[in-house]
Amino acid sequence: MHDHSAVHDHGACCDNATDALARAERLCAERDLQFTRLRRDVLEAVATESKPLGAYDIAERLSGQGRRVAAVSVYRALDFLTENGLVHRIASRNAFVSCGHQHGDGAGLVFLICRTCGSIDETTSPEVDDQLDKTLAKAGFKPSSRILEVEGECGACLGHDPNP
Amino acid sequence: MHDHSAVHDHGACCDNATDALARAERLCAERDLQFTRLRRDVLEAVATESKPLGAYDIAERLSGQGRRVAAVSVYRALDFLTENGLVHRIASRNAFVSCGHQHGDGAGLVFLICRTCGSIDETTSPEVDDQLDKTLAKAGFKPSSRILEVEGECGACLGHDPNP
DNA sequence: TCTGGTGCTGATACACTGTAACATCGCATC
DNA sequence: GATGCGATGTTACAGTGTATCAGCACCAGA
Repeated sequence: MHDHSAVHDHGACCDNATDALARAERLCAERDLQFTRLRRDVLEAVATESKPLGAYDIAERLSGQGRRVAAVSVYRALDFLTENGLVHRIASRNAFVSCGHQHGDGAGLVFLICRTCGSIDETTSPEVDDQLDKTLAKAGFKPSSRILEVEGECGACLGHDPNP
Repeated sequence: MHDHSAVHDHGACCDNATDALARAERLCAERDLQFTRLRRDVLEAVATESKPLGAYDIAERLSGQGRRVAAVSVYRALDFLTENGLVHRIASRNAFVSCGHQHGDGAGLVFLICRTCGSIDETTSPEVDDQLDKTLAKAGFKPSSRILEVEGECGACLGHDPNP
């Protein structure tokens, strides 16, 4: 689980996971939703990893010692978690990451995917959103959702890279 | 791309296809690449359809009357076409559309995916790119490629819609 | 002409991703 | 207890994408 290899400092992973779980628990209580064991475990698996995980990766991690979690169950849990903004799907990777922010309902996210270390960071940019809205309005297009994923090299890897 | 005014006039799609084929032929001649029958047929299939096509859809269309085109061949042709900017992959749909622009090497595209009619339009927005570059610079991230796909309702469908 | 190399295609197999359909279980409510 | 509902388990299957090897056309060079 924790192969914290030099590059990416993830002492934060554990905090990340506990934060995410706490936030999920609170949110489910507010909305009167069930935060079941499976959903908890799936969220924990995703949150303890800075890289995006595939549904089958998650199923494999949760299986073992008498427990068998089928991929289809993982998909259902992921559907629940994404619908409630606790997990995001990375379309370009067919994989999932836990949400690191408490942003208002998943709008306007930008995902930064590092080619070198595979980690994913998540930011928002109101300026990009504004410009995008203008562009869409000019095209007569009414948006309902969007994905914006950037691949490249993250700051940490650039720092280690001899030839940036 | 052409202006899909009013309903969705598909007289224009044929022109779209012939345009795309002509452009491909020219580009391959310039770069000294082979524009083979399979590549031509795959591009034609994608270009005559305003909706995104899956690789298996394309394989099915090209097969028949003694010819059998396996999906793996289609994938190879699609790889070639996307590398040369003649076709774009829509990550959120696992599907492909032909490129409607002669933009400089596929940078900065925005895909507008209509939920109602399924068509895909393609635009560019230097303003969005500028803001995105600033955001990435602030985050210390060096981008090498990006995808930006917006789902919603296109102008044509909004025009028909009683409640826009 | 032969020979070897290169690039494209055909074909099979396989891994990965995602969904449909049905059975079961736990739990709350009546 | 009976009923209904949501979550999970299970199996099967469809869709997406890659690996690998073999054959074929074509060109360059001996």
